[in-house]
This record gives sequence, structure tokens and C-alpha cells, in this order.
Amino acid sequence: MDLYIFNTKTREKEKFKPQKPPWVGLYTCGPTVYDYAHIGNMRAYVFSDILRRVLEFNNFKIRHVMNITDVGHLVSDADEGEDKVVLEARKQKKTPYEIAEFYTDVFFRHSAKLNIKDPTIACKATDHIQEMIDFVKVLVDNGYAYEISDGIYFDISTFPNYGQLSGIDLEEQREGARVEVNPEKRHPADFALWKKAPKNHIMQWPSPWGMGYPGWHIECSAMGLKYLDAFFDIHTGGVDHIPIHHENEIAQNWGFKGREIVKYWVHSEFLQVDGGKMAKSLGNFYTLDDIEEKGYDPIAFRYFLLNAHYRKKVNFTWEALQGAQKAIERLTEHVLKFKEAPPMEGGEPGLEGYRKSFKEAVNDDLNVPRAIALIWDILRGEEPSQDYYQFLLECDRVLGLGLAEMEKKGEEEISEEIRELIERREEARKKRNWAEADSIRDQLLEKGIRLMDTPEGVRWEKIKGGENND
RNA sequence: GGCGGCAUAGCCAAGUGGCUAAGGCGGAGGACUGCAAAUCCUCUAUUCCCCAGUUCGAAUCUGGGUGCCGCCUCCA
Repeated sequence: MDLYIFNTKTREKEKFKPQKPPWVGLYTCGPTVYDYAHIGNMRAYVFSDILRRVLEFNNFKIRHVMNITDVGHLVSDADEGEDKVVLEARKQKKTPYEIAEFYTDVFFRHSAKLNIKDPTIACKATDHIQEMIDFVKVLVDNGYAYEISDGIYFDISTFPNYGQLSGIDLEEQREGARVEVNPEKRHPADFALWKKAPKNHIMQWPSPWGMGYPGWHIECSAMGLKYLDAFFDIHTGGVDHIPIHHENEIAQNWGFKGREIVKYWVHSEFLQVDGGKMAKSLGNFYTLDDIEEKGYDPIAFRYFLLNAHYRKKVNFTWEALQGAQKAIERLTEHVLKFKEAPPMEGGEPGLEGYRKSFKEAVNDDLNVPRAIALIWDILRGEEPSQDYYQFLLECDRVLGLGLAEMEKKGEEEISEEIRELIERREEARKKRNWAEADSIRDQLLEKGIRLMDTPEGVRWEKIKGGENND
């Protein structure tokens, strides 16, 4: 069955054909490690994770490269302002390397909690200064770049297709631009490949053009080519990167190689909060830590994201997250019933149909919402059997919800105090002292423990989320 | 100001020309229970922002309107 992916470049779903099957070269624009990644950032990485998993599901072998931007990303993409990491270092009175290391660790911690697979190669910009210098040198030598007083700039007039990815007409864009342009630049959209460093700049390296530091866009080209080169199939990122970052990348790749390097450009839409933009200034800027602090499982957030298609804006609300939390809990319960069920004699007759539908869904430009609906059809519509359980685990290779590790409620850790309360209630129940039993139950409920009396005895669960929303 | 996208039940959302408009959450009723919870069963959009049009047939295509959002400026 063929896999179809929407290519931003052609604005069409295209049949996916890697250049060197079974290998697939996948490059993901990684984080700029100057601050905590927020849940909107994380959507992009859950998306690239799903893409990777679907590729693996289709039996491709993946080399997944992700950059860690720890230098060169200025406060403005128009090559203005300060380096983000350096700025934060000054604020916190630390070195840029300390800042980068700290936020890189946080990023991978959050990724792990969301069951995002680690990239095959995670590469830091500062570890590839030489590669970037070499890249820029070639561009200069071949006449695609020029030097001015503050750095080396790419000359976009050498690349007639500039703007093709985003469908932008440069002349029109110029009208609305509110950025002051560097008067030395030949064209306002020319972008920095290498910046010359002022003496006191903390991060700087020797180069043919004196001490300096790389422009932001060059790292993806240099590292992408270094690690993927001849099988650079897919490049992912958020939609915000289409207009500047990825256009620039295409342009400089062209200058370097004389051809396009990337075959498929795939971009994920933004996550919105309460129907609008997420921004620190609006007070709706959340991180995964915030989600956990409110009592939700990170995996509930993953489930929430999987419920919507990656090319559509998704609207984050606490109510929706609560729904996702509840859904993943119920899903767990169902899955466990299937886990314990025996195999079906002669196999499940309906299984192949589900298998086909599942693959059709995910291979149709990653239609994960449809795939999840299918999971529910099995969970609610079919008798539990080991055959279906094995199939669910198969599906989870794509979904990454951690179905295999799911545990029964009532097996979580609880404090001694809670345990005693539960025992006291059991005694009261034996004496048919309902008033006391119910009062203890209410007490536990306030402590976030919900009791369930079953024929096999009492079970409990910690209540997730919901109780302390906003 | 320029460019683009979206509008499906209380909420999150699939579906882009034709079987009864997926799925989840929430809600209602019932079974079960000492009562609950969990679970199970049933129900929960005659209709897809509005108005025209194309078509045998449209949530899906076209035109107009309204609303929201994004980008062009930091951001995934």
C-alpha cells in the first residue's frame, strides 16, 4: 500500500518514494534552546514523531536528524537583534552553553514524556561551525553570496525560484514589510550566512571573514547535508518556517549543490489556545510541566494532539484536555481487557479488515484521527481477544500511546494514610455502617482518590486533572 | 495595508460530490450497586455559519456575505 504525504512545495498529496529505499532521510527543524519549549512547539515534534513512526510502519529504515540551535538564531529572523541564547544567558547570568544545555535537557525530557522517539542524530549548531564555514565559503566562491560590513549575505537574485515554497511574491512582500532593512544589503530578503562578531560578543569563531558566528538558516543546510546528503527525503517543521527559514534553506542548498536537496517539505500547523494565538503576553503560554502540574498525564496531551490532523490548527482548551485524559484512561481499561483475553480459535475473521483500514488511514497523509476512531471501534465493538490485543500493539507502533506498558488502576503507589482510610472503610462496610463508609469515601475523593467496589474487592484510582482547572 | 487558511452537535474533531454526517469528551435514560464509582446497553447534528448558483444529487464545487485565525514582525 502506498504512502501519501502532503508536500508543501507542490501543495498536493504525493506518493512517497525515498531516494535510497529502504532508507529514508528525515530532517526535523529542532528547538532553539533558549527557553522552555511550549506545548505548541511540542505539537511539531509529536507530528514529526508520528511521521517517522508511519514511515517505520511502512517498513522503511529511518535516519532521523534533528538540529539543536544553540547559536545564531537572532531575536528577529531578518538577521536583526541579538542571539536568543546569548540574550538569555545574560539575563540568567550564565554562559550560553549552560543555557543551551539546560533547555536541551528539558526538551528531551518533555519529548520522552510524550513518547517522542529520540532522533537518530541530534546535532548542535556549535558542533558544526566548520561545516557551516565550508558551506558559506562555497557560496561565496561561486558568487551566490557577498560580503558587507557586518557579515556574509546570500544574494537571492541568484535564485529565481525564491518564494516558491510559500507562494510569496517578493515584490509584494516588500510593501508590507515593517522591518528596517540593512541598507548595505542588495535585496531586503537577502539573508545572513555568517555574521561578523563585535569584540565583546560571547560566542564567536575564526573564519575567512574574521571572528564571527553563523547565521541561523545555514545550520540546517550544513548539518542536513552532512548527515543525510544523498538521501535527504523529508524535511519537517512548523508552518511558520515556510516563508523565511525554509525558503532560505532551499536557496542556499541550490547555491551549494546546484539542485534541490529536499524532496518533500512537510509542515505542521499551529496549536492555538482558546481559539487564538498562544503568547506569553496573553498568559496562555503553557509548557508540558504546566499540564502535569494540573494533574494531567503528558500522554493525554499526546492523545489530544493525535485527535486532530497535523495540517489543521488544533484548539487547545483545558476542557478538551480533560476529555483526552478521560479518553486515554478508558482506552487503557479496554486495552487491559484485551491483554488478558485468550486468543481466538482460528484467528479473528475481522482482523484483516481492520488492519487494512488502519494502514489506509495513516498512509493517507497521516490521518491519525481516523486511525484512532478505528481503535475505538475495536475496543467497543469487538469481543476481547489476544489476537486483537496484538493488533492494538501493532497500531501503537504508530500512535505511540504506550499501550503495552499500560497498567491497571489500583496498582499505583498510594500513601500509608490513604491505605489506612481504605481499610477503615472496608471494615465499616463489613459492619454495614454505610454512613461512615460513605463519609470516608468522600474524604478520599477530596484527596483525589476515587474508589470502586468490585466483586473482587475495592479498587482505587488517582483522579487525573479536572479538579484544579484555571 | 498585502497574502493565506478555517467555519461540522455544549467541548475536541474526522469526513472534500451520492450508503443512516466517523470517533472521543460531556449530557440524558436504563442495567448493575447498600448507595456510588467503574463497566455495559440506548439516546444525544433531518443537518454541516448565512444567501444565491452549478448538479439527477453538495457539509463537500462556484460566487457573494458574515465571523474567526494565521503570516508578512519573535514563534513549532
